[in-house]
Amino acid sequence: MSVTIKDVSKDASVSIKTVSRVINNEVNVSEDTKDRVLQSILKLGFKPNKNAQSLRSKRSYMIALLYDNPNKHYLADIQSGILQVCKETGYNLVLQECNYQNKNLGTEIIEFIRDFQIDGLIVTPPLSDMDDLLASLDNAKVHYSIIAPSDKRTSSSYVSSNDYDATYAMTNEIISKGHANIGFIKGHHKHSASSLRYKGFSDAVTQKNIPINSEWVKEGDFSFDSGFSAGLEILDSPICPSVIFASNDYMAAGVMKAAQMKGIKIPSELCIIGFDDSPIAEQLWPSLSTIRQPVEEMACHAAKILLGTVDGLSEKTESKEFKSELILRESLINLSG
Amino acid sequence: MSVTIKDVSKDASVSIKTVSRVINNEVNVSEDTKDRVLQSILKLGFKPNKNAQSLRSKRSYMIALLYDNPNKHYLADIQSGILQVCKETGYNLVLQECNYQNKNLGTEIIEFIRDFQIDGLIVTPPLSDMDDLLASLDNAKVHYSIIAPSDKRTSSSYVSSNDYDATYAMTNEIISKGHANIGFIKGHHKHSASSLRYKGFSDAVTQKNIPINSEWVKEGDFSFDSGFSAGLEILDSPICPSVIFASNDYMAAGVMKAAQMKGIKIPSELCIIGFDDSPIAEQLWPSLSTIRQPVEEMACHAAKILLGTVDGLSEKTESKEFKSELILRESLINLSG
DNA sequence: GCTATTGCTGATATCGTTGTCAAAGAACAT
DNA sequence: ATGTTCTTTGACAACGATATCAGCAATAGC
Repeated sequence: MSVTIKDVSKDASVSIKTVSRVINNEVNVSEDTKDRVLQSILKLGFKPNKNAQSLRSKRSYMIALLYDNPNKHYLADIQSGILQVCKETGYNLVLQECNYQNKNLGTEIIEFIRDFQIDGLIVTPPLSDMDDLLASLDNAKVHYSIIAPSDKRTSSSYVSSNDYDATYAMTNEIISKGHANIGFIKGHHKHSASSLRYKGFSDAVTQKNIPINSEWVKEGDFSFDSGFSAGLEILDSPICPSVIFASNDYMAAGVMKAAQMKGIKIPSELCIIGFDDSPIAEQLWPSLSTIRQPVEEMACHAAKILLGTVDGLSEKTESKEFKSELILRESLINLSG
Repeated sequence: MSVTIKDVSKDASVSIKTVSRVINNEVNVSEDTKDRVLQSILKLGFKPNKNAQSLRSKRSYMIALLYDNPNKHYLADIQSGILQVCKETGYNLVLQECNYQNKNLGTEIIEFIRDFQIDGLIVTPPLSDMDDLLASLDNAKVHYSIIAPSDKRTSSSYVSSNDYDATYAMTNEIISKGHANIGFIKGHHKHSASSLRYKGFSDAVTQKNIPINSEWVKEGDFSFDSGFSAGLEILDSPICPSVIFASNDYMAAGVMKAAQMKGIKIPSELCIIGFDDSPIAEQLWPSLSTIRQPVEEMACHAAKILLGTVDGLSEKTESKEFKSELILRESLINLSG
């Protein structure tokens, strides 16, 4: 069958404990024996049995991704980021889809962790916005790192994006192109990113003494459909804005469809801005100006942070805030006339 | 600490073996003792330790998803389908991203399975098209079920879509609307779906005695960009087709952008058809006529099949072919004039 | 009435690791 | 020479389940 620690110990003429010491990089093993053991391991192709390790050491070498996010591209980027780190470190990723409205979420997750001895969690928005959830995780002494907008730094291990700065900068870009009539579509109110993105926008216009027309500000839920209906409403106003800034690309795509159905020409009659730089941003015509956050990189970093706290072997990694990047495409032009 | 089988056995005044029998639904336990044990389990909140079970029984209660697919929506749908089944059965899903060009793929996967004692695999296209990979899995007696187009039934456990029937039916739909000048963009040649989709198209037109204009047939790779350039090429022809049928929605979106950039009106001057019914199909304007495959349902079924072969407890599930559905939207209209 | 079969149960070994603890020898201090 | 500490090592228990096999009734067969 498969090679066990026992076989290695025989081959290297040491006790199984010593082999275990070598595997786990423990101190107080002489260079000599260590080499001999490593040679035997290589020679026999020994790989420690993860289940036996887990059983005895109460570690599973598995981390879980907690998510409740309809945005599949976002999720996919998060996953690839984490998987990169997992591959390097020999950990495995388990998916755990959650429902943020579930009252027992905290309890269920803790149970899940106990069940499978999950070593740590990566928590993504909007779950990372739920303070009570994070509190129960803290309480149960669960290791986790969160990916969240920048106001969520209650936790010691976080990776954050600066959504406020991003919309603030983009709004200034819009204003610099001569626009003063700007609509805005907010995201789902349960996401802390929504209010940050709106605040970045409203601070920027206010500082330039541009009034906010409340008819042009709508609340969506990050879905295409909500953007579409918000777009229709705004474009039904007696006076239309020259720009609509949506809190994500899907809603921006909805606005674009609404405008096109009404025969409004983009970008000459209406400019549209999104957020996230989803693939669709480039695929629409005209292509969407938007904001890119390095999601995959952020996930990668979150995984490193987590493994740094979980695993004595991995090196410690610091929490970090990532910068966003403005992506200017066809859908935003200088105000004509 | 946590409750073990020993605690239950004490509480129910039986041996640990009997508790184990009850947990595993073995025969030859009297109703009486079974009830008593179940009561104790409930009372103490006992949950078997997965690692101990795995260690002893060589089963991990984990299945892995093998994928190498750039289409994130597809992947996300597959994942949710599998996760549904996992949730019901107490299994867990581990992700394994592969590179289909990797020469050692088979070996690496088998090693991964041994390492983590993975109970079974779900293999998705294009990996499910790699006969040598499937052969090595068979050889290593790995349990797996595949999701694949309908010509891949070498394996005993499969879930298939009928890509041929789907494009055949859609092509007839196009022809019935009066079109005779039809362009086609093939998918990535490594996907068996590509040739099936093309064959469905070409058989349908040939049967109606409509010639295929080779200038209007291009090969893409399922990406937006490849659709965009194929679209540009076709639309540069001296005579343009009245319909372009792309092998997936991303390429169709590329064609749409190409047409719009050239000022060609959709659908009045050019109809566009996609495949997959990705979210983008509905979000484009005009919205895309396409073909929907019940991907999530298929994944769900694939997971059931797999667990049926892996797990004595789960009921056996049969391989199945799923039907596709034509989705007719704005981008296809009757040929005017 | 005696043996064979069947149904139910438990003692104990086992899976492949890590943890505990003690022992042996080297190094150093007294 | 003796005691103390440090380094290196191994014997054996333990993690929490399942597997083996034997035992003991109860029933069936002759």
